Amino acid sequence: MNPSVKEIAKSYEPKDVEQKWYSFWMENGFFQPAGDGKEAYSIVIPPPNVTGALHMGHALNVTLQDVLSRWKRMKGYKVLWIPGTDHAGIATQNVVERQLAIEGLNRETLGRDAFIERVWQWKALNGGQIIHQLKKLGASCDWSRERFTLDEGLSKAVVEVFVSLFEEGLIYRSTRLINWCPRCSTALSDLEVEHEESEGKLTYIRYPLLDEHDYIIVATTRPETMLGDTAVAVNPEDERYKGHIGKLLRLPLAGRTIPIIADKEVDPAFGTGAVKVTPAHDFNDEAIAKRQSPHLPFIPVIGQDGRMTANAGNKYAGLDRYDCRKAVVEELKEKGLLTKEDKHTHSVAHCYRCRTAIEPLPTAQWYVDVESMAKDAIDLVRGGKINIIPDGWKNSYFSWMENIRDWCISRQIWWGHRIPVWYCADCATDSGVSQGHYIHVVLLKEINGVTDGTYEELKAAGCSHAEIIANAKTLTIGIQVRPFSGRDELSGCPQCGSANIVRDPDVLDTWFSSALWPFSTLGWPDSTDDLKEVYPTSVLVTGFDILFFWVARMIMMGQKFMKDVPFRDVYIHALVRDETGQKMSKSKGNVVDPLSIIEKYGTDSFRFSLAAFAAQGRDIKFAEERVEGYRHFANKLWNAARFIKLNIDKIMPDGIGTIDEISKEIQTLDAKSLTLPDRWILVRLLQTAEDINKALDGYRFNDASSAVYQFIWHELCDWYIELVKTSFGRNYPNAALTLKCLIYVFDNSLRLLHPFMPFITEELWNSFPQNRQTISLAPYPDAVNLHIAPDTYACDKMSLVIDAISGIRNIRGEFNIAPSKKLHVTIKAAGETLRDNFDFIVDLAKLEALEIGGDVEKKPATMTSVKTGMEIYVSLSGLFDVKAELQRLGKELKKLDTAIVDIEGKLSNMDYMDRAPRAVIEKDKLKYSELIEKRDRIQNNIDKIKKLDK
RNA sequence: AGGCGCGUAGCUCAGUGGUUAGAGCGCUACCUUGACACGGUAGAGGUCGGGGGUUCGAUACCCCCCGUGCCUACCA
Repeated sequence: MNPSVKEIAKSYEPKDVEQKWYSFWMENGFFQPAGDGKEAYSIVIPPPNVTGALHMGHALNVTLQDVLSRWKRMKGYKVLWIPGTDHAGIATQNVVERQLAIEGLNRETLGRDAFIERVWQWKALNGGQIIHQLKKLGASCDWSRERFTLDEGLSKAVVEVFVSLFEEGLIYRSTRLINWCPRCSTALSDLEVEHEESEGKLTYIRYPLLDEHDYIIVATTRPETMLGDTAVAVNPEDERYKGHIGKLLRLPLAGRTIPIIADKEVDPAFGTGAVKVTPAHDFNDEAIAKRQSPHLPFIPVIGQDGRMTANAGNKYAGLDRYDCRKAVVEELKEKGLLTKEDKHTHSVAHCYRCRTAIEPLPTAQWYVDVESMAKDAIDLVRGGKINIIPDGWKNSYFSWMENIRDWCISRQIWWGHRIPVWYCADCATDSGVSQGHYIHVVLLKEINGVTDGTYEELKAAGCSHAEIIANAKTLTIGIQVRPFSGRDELSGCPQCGSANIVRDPDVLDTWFSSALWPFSTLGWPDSTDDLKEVYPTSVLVTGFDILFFWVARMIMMGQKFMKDVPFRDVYIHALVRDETGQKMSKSKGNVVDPLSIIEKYGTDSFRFSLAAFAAQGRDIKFAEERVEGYRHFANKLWNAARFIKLNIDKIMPDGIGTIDEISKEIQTLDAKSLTLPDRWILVRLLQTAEDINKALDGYRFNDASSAVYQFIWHELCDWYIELVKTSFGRNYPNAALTLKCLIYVFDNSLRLLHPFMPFITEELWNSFPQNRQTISLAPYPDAVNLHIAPDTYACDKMSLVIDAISGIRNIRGEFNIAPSKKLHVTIKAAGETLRDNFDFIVDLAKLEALEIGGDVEKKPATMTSVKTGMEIYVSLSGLFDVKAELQRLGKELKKLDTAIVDIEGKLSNMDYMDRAPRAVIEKDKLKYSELIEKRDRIQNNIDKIKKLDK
């Protein structure tokens, strides 16, 4: 038994090795950046939601980043891959509120501080799940730098950015329509709503004119909003209504008097050409209202809870908006004002977190003025400071950025970064009114006989400032109230010094903190070594679904605050869909759980599949059979290692030294001391390494993975290992050298594969006597460090040998001759190559006798294979079938003829000869003569058979 | 409505202005050969969605059509 090589099992069992090596990597800190002075390579992970569980999208995303990180680490870069999670404001709050509901509690009864405490508890208990799952994938992140968007440091960055932008006037407060989710009870940004086609009705309603016996019919998809109508608009060019403009209508049900107005955006072709205008509940109508002079009034009839307000009238107040719709339609029918209802599909906005239909509501919110930042961000991509790969996504990026609207960043929830803004209740507004008059408070409980009212009113009722603040369930700050922003907690009004200040109750959009991720994770706003060394990061790997949500905003914030891009490359990968191309979703029930795939096939096979699927610019249809295929690949590799070990024991039982020694020997020896297959496989290794490096350089993960697969299975295993059996079995004098060559190639194959399949490669690599601790820090093979000459001579000669073997196998296969039947073969070929490699041909083609010569003759009852530079005759006395053989050769002849006709057509075309490049013509001429020659030889053989075997 | 992408072997997908158009899986035949049946050898299978155009030459470039998927949008 060889003392230096470990025994291994017959087939690969992932579970036995994965946990072991991951712990080993972690314990030794291999994932922490090392090597001062080396070029840095850095990635920040797109932080998954802390509430998240690993899904296919994460798995793909993380696998690709890990492939890059491991590859660069092996290439000698100082790699830093920063992991972390984001606090996912709405999602997390929803999760905890659901938990509270089970206990019969809600966040209001708990109070703000206690609720937040509760969320932190939840996070401590459950927030580690996704991180644990990333580790299962083998992610080589530097876990010692794991970050969370609500960490102290990151929060400091958020405050700094908010206050700077506020001071610069780029963050402002404004009242306008926003997307409101009645279920989550918060504002949402434009990006956080999803539009869905849905089947609705277009309801036609008669609005009578005030002073005439006439009416106008309007069409609407939301009849309930008519209670808030403040006008009916028509197109000024519309002949039907021109005479009505300026007249007054009696709004049905509400009884209000509203005008008929003109607005050029009204489409005369839609509905009746007359639009009811509800400025408080429709973005279009808001725009119409604001184009009028004076502006049309806003009458909100739906409240933040999705129920009708007092403005809707006694009959409807308190009704849910959808119940109200039914009731309104009912009443209109009764009154004969509903003229018809048509089926109508239209797109409805939904909350991306809870799928509830969005209600546009006028509220005061905080906005970021993004115009100038967006302009810079466009220039950075246009000027090539940031590469988006594949670059088809640039267009989406540009079109979004060019039409960007100000970003609503305030959210009416508790879990998140609280807006660093305070308001003084005692100062006066510009019009001299006490600001406290505009601060409305709803109390948790009755105090001094009141439950809600303005700050002033509560004060008048005898409530103290401290009581008001401590018991406030909701605080609504009027737009008239002057905001003060501060990096530190304010204790008094900066203007009047009053201690009666209230903090803005809202928190920031989670994406606000995510936008800072590339530098907040590195310690900003402090000036840290990490920032100096690692910013800008090298690449951002992400899915296109968050190109706007996140990537665009990171670019804006990075440029604004770091005066430099956050990353040089953005690699946008596909979405993982199910086998039929459907988006995976829980509601469809077609979700494939990555962990169950890992359980079944092992992490390496899963990762390899994802990399192999990751062709640029196309979605991934996830097919489990592919994973199974790559598990077979892992097993193949495993068994190649077993083969090598068995032969080490046989050929070099006293030890092989170390891999470094073997490598040095192979790299420095004279090629002439090697067999032809040895020389050939070394060149193929070199070419494969070059292909893989090139592919990874261009983020072509599928090309890289297929190159390594192809090489290991179809060249190393199918050919080289079969060939070395000859050297070993026949005890060639240089068998030991061949073995070392095999070990060298295998060692480098493991390295090439390691970024894709980290576990099995580490396991196998360590079963050889290595000079290093881990393959993850072994140099990645490339043209420089392999020290292999581009031996084209060996490649040419080897293809002759392969042709000879394939030719014989082909005949054997087509006639179903069992491998156990040894054949007699004659090869007519000039030159020494085949003779020099006689044994290889005999063994791989399974021959009993082989004769090679430049002038050997074809014997009767032999099958023929015509190859470039040789003719192969296989003796098959007894089994030989003249008819079958003539048929086979005839088929071959026909195939050649087709090709010849094709090429003849080209060569006889004067236009082609005139205009095609010389090199192409030369190539065709050469091909032509080869085809002709081959055809003649086949014809010749057919003639011989006819003569000899008649 | 606008924009983007896709349509290549039974399935999932690569690919390129000149190749006899490729891979994996599946299929067929033969093979329990001493690394591996999670294997080996051989094979069948494609007028590259349809129609025009550019070109000496198109699966590839342009236009139209059909099918399909996605993104964006203030379709009352």
